[in-house]
Amino acid sequence: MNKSDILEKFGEKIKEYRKQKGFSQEQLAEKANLHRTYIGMIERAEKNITLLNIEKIANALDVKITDLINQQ
Amino acid sequence: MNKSDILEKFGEKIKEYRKQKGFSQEQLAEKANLHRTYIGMIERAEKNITLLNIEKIANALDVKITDLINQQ
DNA sequence: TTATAAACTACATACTATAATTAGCATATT
DNA sequence: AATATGCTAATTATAGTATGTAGTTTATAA
Repeated sequence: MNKSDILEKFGEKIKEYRKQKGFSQEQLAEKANLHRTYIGMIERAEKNITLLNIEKIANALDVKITDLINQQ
Repeated sequence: MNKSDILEKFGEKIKEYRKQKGFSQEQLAEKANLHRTYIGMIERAEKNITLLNIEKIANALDVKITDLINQQ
């Protein structure tokens, strides 16, 4: 995976909201029912996340999916 | 893959915008640099699409990603 | 201050599940 | 007829899971 702009922005948003809520990667992973290291990979834009997992993370962070995707 | 709500809504949106622009699945596939049958699978919610392909399709349809994801 | 322990994160694998690509044929629509 | 879509199935690429280790940060004790 070579990092793309959209994945990097997405990762930054996850990290931003996660910190804002005071969660560790591990805590977020548990809430989203995903693995700890996977959350790290997403934040570092190392994985091309699928829509179902985007939904899981958005729910865990209690934000809308559209909040995680910045455009224009 | 058992179909989920979010994937079904996403597929419907793709189809809706595609028709609105007067594209066939094949034409959209070509614009997005994806395969014809894959577009069909997405519209039928048979695949859990990744963020990079969501971006490709949004660009091909000339809409924002957030236009393809309806929430509340 | 210094050191040291604890929690957190980065990163390197390796493995498993499944997304993505493709071809072929059937059915539908015009 | 021609064009478009549905659907099966098989293969390849990669997303997702997991373990272990090293480095970082943060709090607390000395």
